[in-house]
Amino acid sequence: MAAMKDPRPCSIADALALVGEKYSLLVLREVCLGNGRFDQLVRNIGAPRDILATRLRRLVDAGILTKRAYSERPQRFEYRPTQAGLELEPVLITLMAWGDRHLHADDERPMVIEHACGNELLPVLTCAVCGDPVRHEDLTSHPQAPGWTVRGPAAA
Amino acid sequence: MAAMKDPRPCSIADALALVGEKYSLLVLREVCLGNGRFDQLVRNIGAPRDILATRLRRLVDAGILTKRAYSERPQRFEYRPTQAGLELEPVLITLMAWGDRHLHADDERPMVIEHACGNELLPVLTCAVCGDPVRHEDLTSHPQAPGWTVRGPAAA
DNA sequence: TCCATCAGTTTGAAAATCAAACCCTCCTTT
DNA sequence: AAAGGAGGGTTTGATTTTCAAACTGATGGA
Repeated sequence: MAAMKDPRPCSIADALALVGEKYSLLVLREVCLGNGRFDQLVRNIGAPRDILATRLRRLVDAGILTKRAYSERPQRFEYRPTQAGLELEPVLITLMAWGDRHLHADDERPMVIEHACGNELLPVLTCAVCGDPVRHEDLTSHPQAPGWTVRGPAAA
Repeated sequence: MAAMKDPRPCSIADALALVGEKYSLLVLREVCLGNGRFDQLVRNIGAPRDILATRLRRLVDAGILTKRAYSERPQRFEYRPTQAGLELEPVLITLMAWGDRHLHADDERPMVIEHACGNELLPVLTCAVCGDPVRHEDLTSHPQAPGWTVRGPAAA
């Protein structure tokens, strides 16, 4: 008998509560590229400075970024991804691949990523156990939260 | 001599312009689970009905969802992912895996996905060419847009 | 001394979000 | 026939966010 409107418990929603606000993932993009200074972020992302400051605080609080001084006198700061932040990079790469595929012609892609194997990175999500690419038809979802089915809240 | 503030051209930003608004990826989660009806979406996502209607229009316009009648008389509709929409599923799965890893204890994960290989899905992003897992240190970014370097706008 | 850089904060106006109520069509029950 | 009820939204008015631009404050250079 909790609330009248509780959404499906879900790690996607939980993750988006931390990084789903406007600009947050672009901040992560920039810090993963090595651009962790405030003015760089403002320029490269195009976000209002106050919003950016709010996002940075939130990402630091969430343990996704750290703030370190790269100079005392004058005090100057730089944001860097934590391990948890770096582990969000696959989300960025997957989004980028999708945007490249669906939003751009092949010869007008804004950025190309090169992989250490020497080729352009073509990312594929795979199952770590069997190694196969993850396809929609091969998945079955099992809600674990009591009172929830794959369709929605159980009973009524 | 365009604008004074143009952000980095980037497929991540382009993709997020379509699916980065609040609730959009949760809509996609539900339609991928097979829950495409308006009231299901409202219940399972917990979004205001008007916002949801706006998001659905936008996602249909973007070619990520389709709206189909599952009943004439009374007219009733259902949203389904297009091919492009389905291709965003890896983004959701990767976000979910991150949330599971960083936001929950192993035994309180809200949902478990089973893969056709018989095991619980543990997704890994890999390079399609060499098959290796994608690690941050193995990547090199090459901006293609004129006037842009990995650090930011070229020159000044 | 005057100007510039960096890392933000402040301000006030414009836009988006929210919960709740409402609407319309059809269907079922009484 | 009347009264619900479900589905798929729209409308309303109050609350939050976002935004661009201006400002701050410390430091360093010309």
